[in-house]
Amino acid sequence: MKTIDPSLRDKTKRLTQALRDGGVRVTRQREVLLRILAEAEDHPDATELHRRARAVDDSVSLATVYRTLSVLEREGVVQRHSFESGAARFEVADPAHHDHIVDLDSGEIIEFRNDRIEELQRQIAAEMGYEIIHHRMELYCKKRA
Amino acid sequence: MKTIDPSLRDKTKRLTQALRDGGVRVTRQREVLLRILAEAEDHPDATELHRRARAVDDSVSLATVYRTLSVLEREGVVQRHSFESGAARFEVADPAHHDHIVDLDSGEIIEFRNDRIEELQRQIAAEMGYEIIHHRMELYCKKRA
DNA sequence: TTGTGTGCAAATCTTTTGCAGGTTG
DNA sequence: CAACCTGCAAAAGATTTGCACACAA
Repeated sequence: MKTIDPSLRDKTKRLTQALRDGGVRVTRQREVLLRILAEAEDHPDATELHRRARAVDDSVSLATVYRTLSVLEREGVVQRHSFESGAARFEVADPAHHDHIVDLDSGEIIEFRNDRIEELQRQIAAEMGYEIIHHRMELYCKKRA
Repeated sequence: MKTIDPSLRDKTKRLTQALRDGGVRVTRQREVLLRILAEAEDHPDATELHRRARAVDDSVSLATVYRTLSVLEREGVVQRHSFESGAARFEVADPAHHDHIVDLDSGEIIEFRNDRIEELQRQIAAEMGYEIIHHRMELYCKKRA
């Protein structure tokens, strides 16, 4: 049987509150999606989120999934990733930015963070007269023999 | 009037040769596309390349542009970039890898390279048991006030 | 109540593909 | 000549949108 993870409940609550604070209505469909996003440990795309959402409430439409994801992105609750191929994938926004390693064989996505690189990036942009609004770095890798 | 840039002719020739070496036929349409890619100083998408190609030879179809770009990518002649939104953009493959700064206001794309970051990336991947096959790094920026 | 949100289906946009005919090597 | 390419149009995949109805605040 499945135990309820209390930290998961908190996480969902925090996301819900972020929406209310943004003056956005928290509908039944959005609650479902927030919960699913909160408990996701991978980087699902819209279709996959739709599949998971319907398992909880089969009235959720794919259009709503897309519309909700746009709202959540605008509210800073989720992050959209466009990897090299296929549909966009989503994850709950991490207050501490991180980058991704994509395992080319398994498709698995691994998160990492390196402050040295972050700092170098800022330096490079600054030297060219720019300020970084956001950035992405993806390492497409294979396991070493 | 327009002068013919000799280095441009050489560049086109080099690309054409790369195709022949790969056992790929160099058709009229492919020649046109290679020349357009060689003289491009920006990062055009397939539709834009199609527009430019038709200005030279209006029989070139969009399907051929896409098919040719796939061949050129496979032959290592061009690189495909999927930036955050919109269609894929292409540029002649740079033997020395580089990354991109995307100016969020103008849409302009600026290239840069930093060996220190490249090295750190390799280290990070190695620590996690991975070998980098290829990677991408994009800094989405605004000009500093 | 009232402005938002939703489901459905159709539209859009990008990219791919089947097929019949054309061209390169 | 044979294998490879091309144009055209249709298909496919992802995402957006118009509309009439439903619902959160």
